[in-house]
Amino acid sequence: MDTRTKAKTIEQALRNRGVRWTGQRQAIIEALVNTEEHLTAEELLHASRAIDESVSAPTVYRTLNLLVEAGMVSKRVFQGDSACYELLLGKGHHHHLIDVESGNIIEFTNEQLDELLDEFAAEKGYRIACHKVELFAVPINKPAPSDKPTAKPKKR
Amino acid sequence: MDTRTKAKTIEQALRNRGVRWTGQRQAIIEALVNTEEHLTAEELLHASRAIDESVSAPTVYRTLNLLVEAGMVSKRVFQGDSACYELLLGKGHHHHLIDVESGNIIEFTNEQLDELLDEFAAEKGYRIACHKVELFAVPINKPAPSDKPTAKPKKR
DNA sequence: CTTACTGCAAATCATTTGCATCCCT
DNA sequence: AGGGATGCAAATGATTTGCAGTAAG
Repeated sequence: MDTRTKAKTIEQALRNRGVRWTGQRQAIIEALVNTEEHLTAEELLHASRAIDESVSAPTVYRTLNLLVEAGMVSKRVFQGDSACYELLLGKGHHHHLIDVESGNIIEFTNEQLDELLDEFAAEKGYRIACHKVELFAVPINKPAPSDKPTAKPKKR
Repeated sequence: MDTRTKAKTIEQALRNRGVRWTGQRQAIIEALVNTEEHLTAEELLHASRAIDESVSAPTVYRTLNLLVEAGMVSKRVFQGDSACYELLLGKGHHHHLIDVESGNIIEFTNEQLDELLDEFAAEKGYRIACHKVELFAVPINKPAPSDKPTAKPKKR
């Protein structure tokens, strides 16, 4: 699915939910589909403004919230500060492996893993509505720099 | 390990890191070890004040941060707002199953799961430093209330 | 004694909200 | 038209920080 199609799909989905299609939303969606995964609200704001000067932060947040509610975007909150948003359109369920050294986020899927989790939950008497797996990892060439394995993107 | 021992262990660990042992920290640690998992900074503040009136919010945060840095407490940020802290002392690695209906958090371990993840990461050329698995699930008696599976503890 | 620790009040910062105006439909 | 959407400015709310006083070692 190319970016144009994605944008149109999102537009339709939102219109169907009864929201109005404005120039700002158009710009925000364009910026969103043209971006490679995982951006913060502020990054999206900048990108959107490059398309339409008039986009404001509240509108970005409001639109992002709409998208999250519509299930087209996922919101994730890491330690530290701002939330990261990710366009889900067209991608299946997946997990994240965060390269602690570079900060890169690698997406992956693993059926075996999903099955294992479903089975486990079933045993406990639950049905999984949504699950999240995050691996914080280091490349296996260098021997881990020191002792603190946990990612610490102290930004605030 | 009983709560007294836990408290002493934490005290020693922190002293070894060269921090001074104050009445407030004593109260905060006592409150912490006497609590059943997963509390917010504010909850800990209340509990601490029940022991020592003079404990203030900044001190709770400062102490909590010390504990996190020392690796004795984990901090987790869910969607929404305040972070949740969890005493790790004496418990092994574990994951969480969050009951979406009741908000209860059930801890579990699963070796098979951990192995699977380690193997997977190795294949990708990574060594896992720390991983996090969160299952948002609903009890399998009632048929899920509606359509939105994602936990929405809208508090803000 | 020295200087880390504390409480208080003020500062931060991401995100939200009130409101008057604007413009999709 | 009519009501949702927008920008602006102000509000929120968790967490942090500056500072002067206090107390641990």
